[in-house]
Amino acid sequence: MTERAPGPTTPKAQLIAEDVRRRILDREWRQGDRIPDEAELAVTFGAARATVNKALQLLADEGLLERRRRAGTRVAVDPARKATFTIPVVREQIEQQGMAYAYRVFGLSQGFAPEAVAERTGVAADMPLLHLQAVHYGDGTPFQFEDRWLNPRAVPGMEAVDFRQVNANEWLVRNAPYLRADMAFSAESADVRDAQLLEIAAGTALLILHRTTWNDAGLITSVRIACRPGHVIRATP
Amino acid sequence: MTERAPGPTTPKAQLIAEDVRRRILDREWRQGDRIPDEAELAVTFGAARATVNKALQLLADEGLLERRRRAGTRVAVDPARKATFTIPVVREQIEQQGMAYAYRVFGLSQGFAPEAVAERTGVAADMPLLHLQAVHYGDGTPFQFEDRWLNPRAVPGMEAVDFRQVNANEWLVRNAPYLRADMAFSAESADVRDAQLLEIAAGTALLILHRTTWNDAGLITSVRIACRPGHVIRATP
DNA sequence: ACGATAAATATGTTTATACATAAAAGCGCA
DNA sequence: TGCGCTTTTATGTATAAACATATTTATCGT
Repeated sequence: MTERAPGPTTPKAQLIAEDVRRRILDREWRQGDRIPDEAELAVTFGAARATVNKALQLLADEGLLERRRRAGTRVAVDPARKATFTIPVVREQIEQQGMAYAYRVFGLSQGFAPEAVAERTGVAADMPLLHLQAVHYGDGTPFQFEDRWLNPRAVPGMEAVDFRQVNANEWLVRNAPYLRADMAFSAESADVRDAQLLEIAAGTALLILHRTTWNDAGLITSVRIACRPGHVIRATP
Repeated sequence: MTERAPGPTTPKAQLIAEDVRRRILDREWRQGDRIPDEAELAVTFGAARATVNKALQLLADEGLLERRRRAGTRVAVDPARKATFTIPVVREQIEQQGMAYAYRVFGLSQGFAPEAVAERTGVAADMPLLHLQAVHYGDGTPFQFEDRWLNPRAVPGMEAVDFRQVNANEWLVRNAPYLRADMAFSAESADVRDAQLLEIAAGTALLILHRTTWNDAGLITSVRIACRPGHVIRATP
């Protein structure tokens, strides 16, 4: 390996991946080019084919390489630019910034999902759901307003939980593993209720996050989160 | 989640991963529980330890399991909820919806980055950059307004490109592999310029995407993308 | 009890080998 | 030329074996 190791104990497969990445950045291998096959690279790097395979799979998962059986491995022409971000537990996010966390429920009722929610979640219109509206505060300032629909039948024990006392976000994270999830970002102008609960002027631009999760029993929860003005969500590739 | 249907040609490692996932969803193994070690699971599933290892690594990458040497594998108490999305090439995104794509440059000049951009990108204040403002249209309607700063020295050949003719987004995707990237979402009210170029009322809530890429030569480009009102960005876990 | 040290152990990684499989390349025949 | 078949080949996957490494657990000396 002709390579500066980030650490003395970096796995070989990662070193190989870094070397390949460098060659692509240096334009030794250019977009669309076919790179040497695994057997050749194994000789080049003094490694087993399995190790090279692991390294190349890594880069393919990142979108930097495209691999096809028999056809070989190519540098992606149009690298699918993937970014991942982790959905934080709100309380941790707030406390991490050194602020005091608080949570207040503004509404908790049983009812049926409005059409928009029913469509998004796929629940029947006559399925009784829990409707929860709550605000998360950092140092007394509104941080997020969440408008959530919950399906008490999806998770055993949920019916017994009092979401006035217990933070829904955290209870779900701990107790409701999901099979499928959906997430979307958008922007909306604050309506009257948003404005009131976030203590801002109506019409302010808000970052809106919609998140829905399902398990084998169907819908678990669907939530609309309105972030306080100026909030930024970061992602890393 | 790269889920394939369980079938005859599904790799064994994925079948094992699915089985483990199912056991977690069925609460056979609950949040925080330690699950059997690789050797045991190998016997259970009739596979080699390496295969079980691959399956468990997959689930750990997803955030469903937590693994530590010697300490064993546990079901994550607080599964880091990761979501990934791919940054699309705008033209493809528009054409995929069956709309006619158009691109128009509203400004192209040389200059120095304003403070906000310099701070975000880490370029020196006296580094000459290219400033490009352009709008992407779908069927004649503004789709995105991009306000972009480019570093002509980062990529050989960039100086010769006429970004009045060539779509910057696409040229970069094809010619400028990056080493590091940063991305952020936020919401802003449309200012006068946004409003004019997107042909909307000032003050409308806009979804804003900031994206910066670097390679070993430093900054490649930093762009602020203002999406047309109502635009939704979807992510999948 | 306590702290240092040694043993045990679960995961992490690499290797060699084998076979599976998709797709390109070659070939024969109309 | 074009179609269908066979061969070749690069990647995909699984396996057993071995060693590395981080921790926990056990042990011993004080």
